[in-house]
Amino acid sequence: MAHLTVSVEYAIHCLLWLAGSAGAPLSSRDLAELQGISQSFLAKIFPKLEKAGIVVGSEGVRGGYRLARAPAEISVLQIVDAIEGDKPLFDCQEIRDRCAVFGDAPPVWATAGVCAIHAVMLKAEQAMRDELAAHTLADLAVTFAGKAPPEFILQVQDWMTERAGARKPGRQSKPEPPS
Amino acid sequence: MAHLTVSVEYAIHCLLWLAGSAGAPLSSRDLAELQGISQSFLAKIFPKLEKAGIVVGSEGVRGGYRLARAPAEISVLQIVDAIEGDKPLFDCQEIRDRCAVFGDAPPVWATAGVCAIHAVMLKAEQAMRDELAAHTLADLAVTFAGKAPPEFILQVQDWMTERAGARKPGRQSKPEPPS
DNA sequence: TAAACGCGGAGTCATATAGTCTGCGTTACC
DNA sequence: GGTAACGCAGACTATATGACTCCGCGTTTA
Ligand code: FES
Ligand code: FES
Repeated sequence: MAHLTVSVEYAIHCLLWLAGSAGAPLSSRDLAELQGISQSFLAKIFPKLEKAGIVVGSEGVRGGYRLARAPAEISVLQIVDAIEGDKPLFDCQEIRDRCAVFGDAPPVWATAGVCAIHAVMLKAEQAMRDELAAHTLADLAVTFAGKAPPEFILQVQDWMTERAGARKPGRQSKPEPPS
Repeated sequence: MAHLTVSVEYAIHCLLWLAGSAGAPLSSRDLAELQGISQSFLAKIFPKLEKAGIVVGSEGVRGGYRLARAPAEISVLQIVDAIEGDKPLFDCQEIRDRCAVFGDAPPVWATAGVCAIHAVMLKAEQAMRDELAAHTLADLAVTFAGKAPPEFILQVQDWMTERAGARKPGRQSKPEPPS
């Protein structure tokens, strides 16, 4: 949990779409284009969420990702941990036992337990984690639903189905060779 | 406050020495050697603490740094802010208004206020900052004094005075040309 | 006057982030 | 049964930042 990167922002926004998708799998490429972010990069994020057991992927042409459990059972902390790994907020270098008066053999009282400074940092990190654990995807979904007008949901659904249906006619890489 | 770097660890450990020094200025080079860390690097840290008003520096041959106020008036948060600057834990890229269904003109309801995800991160950061603000240098000094035996304090004082006195005779860069 | 200080800027080296570009195996649909 | 849409994995690049180092200047004290 060193620094919350953009991957976390991408991941949570995507998971909110999945939460609103009612179990229907959404492809990572569609999610990327819908939100105007990089397809390649988002494709590197979802495997992390899958390994953490937050989403399940289905292969094949109509595949994609869906939530592995109810949104109320997915906390923000779980998502952050899945993306960032277990990097601590503060990594102590144990400089306390490098004191010059110790010479080469620091006494036991100097190295016993955690350094008091380190302990403060651990408490701060824990406070942050507690706050992240207190919010779930369901909470966020409610807030989002309160802001967006109902017509917006329909527009997005239209966009998704149109995009899914558009794969049959033309619509490969190049959108339209003009005239 | 992106990621708590080693500079923070160095800074707080040094400030604890200053807190125990009873107003006598200590040079950054002595503090570095006492703790077995880089002199050059520590010399880049102290100006930040000085600009933040945590410590005051005195120039000249017997100069050094001392605390600008009582240890009980210096919180860990102030030190961290002095070192790390105001980098946020999470920097929102505002991807919410890049949604494809908006086209080029995102509606006002989409961009009003803070994103719900961002809000959670801000609360988490605030929880961390509150925890850091709840601890002062004085608290840490008490914990340290409780661990170290009284003789250790004297040993360090001896080390400091010996080091200050040793500048007159030999003792330049090379410690001793052997025999 | 020289050595011990603080102060500031430039430069180095390693790592991490953000992002790209392949290719491979699977699956649905015509 | 072929093709295109999927997930999945790995190699690759570029930029930023962290952790230093080096050098030189102004000040002060012995
Ligand atoms: S030794 Fe790492 S914080 Fe004290
Ligand atoms: S737009 Fe940045 S967190 Fe939602």
